[in-house]
Amino acid sequence: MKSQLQTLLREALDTVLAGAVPAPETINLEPARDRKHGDFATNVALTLAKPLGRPPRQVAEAIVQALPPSPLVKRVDIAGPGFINFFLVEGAMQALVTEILQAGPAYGRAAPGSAGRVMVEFVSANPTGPMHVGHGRNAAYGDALANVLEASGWEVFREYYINDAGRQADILTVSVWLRYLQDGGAALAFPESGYPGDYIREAAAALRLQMGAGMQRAAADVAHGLPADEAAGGDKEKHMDALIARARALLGAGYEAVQRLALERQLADIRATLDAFGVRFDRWASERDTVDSGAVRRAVEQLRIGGHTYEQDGALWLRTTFLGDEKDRVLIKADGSATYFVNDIAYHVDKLARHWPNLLDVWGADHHGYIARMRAAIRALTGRKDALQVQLIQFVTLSSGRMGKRRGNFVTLKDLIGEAGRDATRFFYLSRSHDQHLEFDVELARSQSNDNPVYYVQYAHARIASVFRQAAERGLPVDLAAPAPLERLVDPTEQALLAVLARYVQTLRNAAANSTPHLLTFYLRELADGLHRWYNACPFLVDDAALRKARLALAAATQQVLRNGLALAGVSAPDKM
RNA sequence: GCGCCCGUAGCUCAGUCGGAUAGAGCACCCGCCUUCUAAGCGGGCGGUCGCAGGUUCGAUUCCUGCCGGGCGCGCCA
Repeated sequence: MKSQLQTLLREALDTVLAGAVPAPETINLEPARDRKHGDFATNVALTLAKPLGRPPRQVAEAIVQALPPSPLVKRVDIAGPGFINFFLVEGAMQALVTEILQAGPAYGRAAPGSAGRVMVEFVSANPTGPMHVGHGRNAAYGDALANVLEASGWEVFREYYINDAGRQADILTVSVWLRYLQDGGAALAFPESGYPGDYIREAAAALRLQMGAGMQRAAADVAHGLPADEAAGGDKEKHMDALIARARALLGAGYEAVQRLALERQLADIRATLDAFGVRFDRWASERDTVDSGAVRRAVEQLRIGGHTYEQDGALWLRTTFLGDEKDRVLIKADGSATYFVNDIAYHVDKLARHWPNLLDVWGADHHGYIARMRAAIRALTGRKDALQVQLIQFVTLSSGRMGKRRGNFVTLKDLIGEAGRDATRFFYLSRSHDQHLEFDVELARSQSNDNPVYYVQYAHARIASVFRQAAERGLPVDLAAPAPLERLVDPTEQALLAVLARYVQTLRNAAANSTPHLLTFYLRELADGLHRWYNACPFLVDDAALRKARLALAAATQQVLRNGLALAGVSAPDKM
């Protein structure tokens, strides 16, 4: 329907422009927001006014004059500064209902893989502690974005990068071990830069359960000769580094065992949380594996051979400034160990090597300084400038409602899901643009009341289901496959609902193209709004069998789009509430 | 200091490539259940789109400066 109008416009433009000015690549044609503006509207005359050097309304008139006649179009108006409004013949919009019902769950989905291949890496929270509300936003956003991309024709691979190598994993290991030693009676102070939190104590208990006293060492052996911690006037990071080295020396092969237990435990917690959140990955990639596979070594070699590196102060540097970074970055530290950065380079190159030419990473906003150097590294290795796209997720704060204070602020994602439920939590995370700070109103999310916006949408779906249950109870025939007299759908609320339905696909494509899945939740709210208004204005199960049939068809189509949209957002579509 | 993000109704936020009278939810006020779920609907109240310039037929949108907030600026990850 839309493409037919666009074809008409193209022909008209050919006549009007007559080669004097190149025709625009795309003709912006959208379902009109206001019924007074017809069914579809275009601003093409406004955009052409300048190149043609003529007033927009004059251009619009010329275009309308040149429009070939069509059985679809009832009337064409010029309005405002030069908008061209199309009024379609009765029944034209109603055809949408048939289209939706025939496609079912596939409605709105582009041909799989037709848009390309993209790997979406998201969450990737360090396995050094429980996931917090910020990770939750990343998870909800990344998953919905992946869904929306998939529905828009992208072949999508979802990956989680586990930072199981490096200093943070060592700090986790030492933290757990220290608690274990304390539990075993060793009089040792817990390091300032160790990880606080009960989960460390729990991990220590698990360590004892699994390994008994095998990892116990004398307090004096552990502490002797270490540089002072911050509390004792020293540098807490130096203290920690020395503690890590001491742990390795005293535990030998046991160090790896402790670390493995600690990491696996945290990772299991993360997996369980994401599972409860309904977020799944195609692959969990390990930083450790990337290092062990030699990929890091190869990446460094390649960068060196390519002449992108230099040595200074005993470290190996990458010339990222050449490619837009503000300063060069270290690949190999003076002590010979690799930076997180170099491991990440190898990982990203590996993703490209696995034939995912487009990489989309979802990071916390605090990592924005990291984008330029990562892009620079990828370009140095592959020559590709735009292989990596990064979406930054702004911070989440919890509202300071009564609940939060009384319960002492649940900060973990697991607690949040437990309090508010998966649907409300997901919906809330997607109710703001990702580049906007999010104030999470926990009180509202957990309230089982009509104030909670997620229920507004779910209720629309459940209401329709209820109508069909009623129809069955009353023994009314429901045959959605048979053609319905859709031209009977002439009530203003029905016309309005049809107009909202007509915007679904475009909304989906916009969400995918701009990485803005929140457009979907806003759309769903509007769709639910359209349904509720109609529901209040018109009874569906009327005696007039033909009208009833048409209304049930529209109801079913609306329900289908609600269901499809909610599924993409990761929110359930209940039949009963 | 430099870089990135943000500033829209009392509160929380949408606003697509510059386009029609700047929208929604909450809060507040007034109405609607003998009929398919009132977790709903209708009406009302509420705006110098941070400020000042510039570009344009047209600016919440683009550019510059200023004010205010967040984040980053490690041989941490």
